[in-house]
Amino acid sequence: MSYRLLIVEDSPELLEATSDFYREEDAGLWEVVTASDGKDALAKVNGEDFDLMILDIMLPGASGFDICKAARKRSDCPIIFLTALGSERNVLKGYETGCDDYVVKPFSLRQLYAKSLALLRRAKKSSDSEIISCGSISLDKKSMLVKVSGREISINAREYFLLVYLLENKGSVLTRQSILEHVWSDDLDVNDRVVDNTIRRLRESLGNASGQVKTAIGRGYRITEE
Amino acid sequence: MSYRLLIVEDSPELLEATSDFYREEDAGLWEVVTASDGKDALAKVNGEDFDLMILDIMLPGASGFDICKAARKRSDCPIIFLTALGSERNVLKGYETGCDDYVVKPFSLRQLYAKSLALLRRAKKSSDSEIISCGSISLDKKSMLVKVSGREISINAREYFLLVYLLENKGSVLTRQSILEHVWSDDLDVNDRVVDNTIRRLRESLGNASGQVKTAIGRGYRITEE
DNA sequence: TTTCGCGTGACATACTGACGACATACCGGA
DNA sequence: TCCGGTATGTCGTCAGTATGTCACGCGAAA
Repeated sequence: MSYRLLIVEDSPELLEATSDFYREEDAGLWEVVTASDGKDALAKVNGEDFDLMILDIMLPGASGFDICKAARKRSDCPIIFLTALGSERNVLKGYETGCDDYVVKPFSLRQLYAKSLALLRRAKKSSDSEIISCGSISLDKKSMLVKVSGREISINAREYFLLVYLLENKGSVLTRQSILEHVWSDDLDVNDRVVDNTIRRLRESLGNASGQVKTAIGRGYRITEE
Repeated sequence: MSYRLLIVEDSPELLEATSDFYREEDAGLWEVVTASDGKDALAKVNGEDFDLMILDIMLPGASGFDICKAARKRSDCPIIFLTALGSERNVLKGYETGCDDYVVKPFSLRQLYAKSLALLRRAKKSSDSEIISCGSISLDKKSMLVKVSGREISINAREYFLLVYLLENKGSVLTRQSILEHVWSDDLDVNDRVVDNTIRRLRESLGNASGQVKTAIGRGYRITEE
């Protein structure tokens, strides 16, 4: 799987150097899209989705600020300004516009790259990705497989969906009622003892990690990091 | 509601300037905790929870890298390194350690502040929480979790609902009668000494913050900021 | 000083959740 | 279609916890 990166920069040399760097650094990790003027950039921002944007500010056609604002209307993807305009006023304006970081030229490509990965990690975490993990448990919604300490475990359907619900609300106490509504949504006409029992079976399936499923007596259940 | 910030820095002047800036910028938004050596910092990182950390690297006792690693074991709160060590090698090492950003001294407080807000926005859980806080107590109605000084405490059902009622009427004196009606609404046929006892147990659970639950002799109870 | 209200420890009891056992429902293969 | 095995729902019991009650004594108010 790869990340879509938009780089907007009007200097052809810099644009090429940067995009080459991303393309080559972790081969195949990045799918780089470029634009070198404001108009083109706006069209791309409005027409496609990206996982990260790196924007110059001074551009023919529209400023990087305009592009950032336009992007924020559609998506919450991380945005880095990359510009020669290093005055405090401009930097603060950049942050007000909703960017995630502001890098002043000249800069180090390696550092920019490291920063991008850090931002990406941060952004992915908040949006719901396909893999949810918590402590030693990790669950892949795509393949519907669950691993504990990296080792695959077998789990049945009801337990699986219960685990998904717990993980999607990691840390929170979930009442039996809400668990029933989410996990037994098809058939609400059941005794709420099934929650106890399914929790128990889930704990058995989780083996070592069973302790991560905590009981909040009188309130419900929750899953924690440890 | 406020964010808990940890600043670790061994220069007293810089530490003070920075923490003052955060305390004053959006009054009440930040609850600033400081440390000036590695040992103290590690103790705080392991003992409390924060929403943001700003770490110097060169410190007596332990390096900022060590602190960052220790912090990452417990939480994924945003971390900014703030240091004079601007060499590429150090910057990259910082990112490897799992920080979110790396700021080289000298720096602009305003810019650091703007960066902090951007990071915080990015890190804020997508899950909409519903937090009521008062003094060092904070309670999230969505996740049904209670924290004192950022650290989660365990609390049982009755105490929890009593605390919710107190917090929702923070500052006001609540009579036993009204407490009974709200917290024991299912079973009003109880001795009103249960309120005393539940208040007592709640105070025990609150630990340090127990003093915030005040008795209004002859009238009832209330919760205050301190 | 007296009185009343509250904090507190101890205790009895109600309740909750864990668990084993069993009954059904569901599903895949013959 | 039948058959066996697995998944899932239900029930009763038990242990542990939470919670209500009481009695006593302190300390604040009058």
